[in-house]
Amino acid sequence: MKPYKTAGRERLLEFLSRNPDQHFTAEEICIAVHGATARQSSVYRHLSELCTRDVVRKFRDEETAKTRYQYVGERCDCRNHFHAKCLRCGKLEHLDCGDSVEFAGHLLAEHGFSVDCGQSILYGVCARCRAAGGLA
Amino acid sequence: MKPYKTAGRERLLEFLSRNPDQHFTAEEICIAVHGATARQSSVYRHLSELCTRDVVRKFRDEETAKTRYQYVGERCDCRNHFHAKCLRCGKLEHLDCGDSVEFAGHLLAEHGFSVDCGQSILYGVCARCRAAGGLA
DNA sequence: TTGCGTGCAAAGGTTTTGCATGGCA
DNA sequence: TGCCATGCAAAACCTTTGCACGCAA
Repeated sequence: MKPYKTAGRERLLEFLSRNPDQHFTAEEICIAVHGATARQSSVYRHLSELCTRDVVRKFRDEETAKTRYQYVGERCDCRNHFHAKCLRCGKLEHLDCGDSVEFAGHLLAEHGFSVDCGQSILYGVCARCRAAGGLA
Repeated sequence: MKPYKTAGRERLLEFLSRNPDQHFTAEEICIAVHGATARQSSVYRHLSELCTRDVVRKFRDEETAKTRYQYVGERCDCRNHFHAKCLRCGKLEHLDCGDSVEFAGHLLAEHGFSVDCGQSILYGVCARCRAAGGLA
């Protein structure tokens, strides 16, 4: 089942890839791609397909009990580094640095815990939001 | 609104606190505390109240699209260390060690990212499951 | 022409809420 | 006596699915 190149699919992918630092609810994506709340089914279908390809990632927003989707793209092998997600602006940083690897090694050596970086997300406040918003 | 000491509430709390290494769905808790699937509303009400007190934590199980609840208790200040959750058995480890603090410091110094340890969960496979299950 | 994509509506499943009753303090 | 807890049912909510039609290849 190879995906066809259709207008709806293109618009969705273009919208998400143009905002890789942000995450959106299904509803927001519907509105952005079309102009309405309707036509959800196609959007959901695209999103789940893109998630299985690891082009898009799902995040759970416990505040609103909604799933949020974010573009990740083919750029990286996300299984080998941690991710830091900003609780204020939603920005996702790929911590592709040595210390990630080192910390993962520590977890394995000291705690016997084999961490799956790809699924492990560190939540906090990013540099820009700290500068802008005060505290934390 | 201080909670009364009622039989239902006591049973729920006792069940969860007796199994701090495990996580349960609302349905499982209903069955364990009562003998049926019914009486959900009280269970949900207790759980959300306990979550706001940080006695219990919620986890999202993407596989089943259900929320799972796990006892954390008053024992610790979970804001100051990371948590490692086993994807196989559900065990939650509190990584209350120096390296957690060190890694958090690195994130702040090198990436400007102020991590909220309490919300950051590292997923992987724990020592026991690695020994038992092979791979990973 | 084949078969995936789309849209609408309806279903599915979990969680929340309203309301009357019961129990703790 | 006052207020919270409980149970049931219904609602709310997000997400998935069925089906007929449309469109890409």
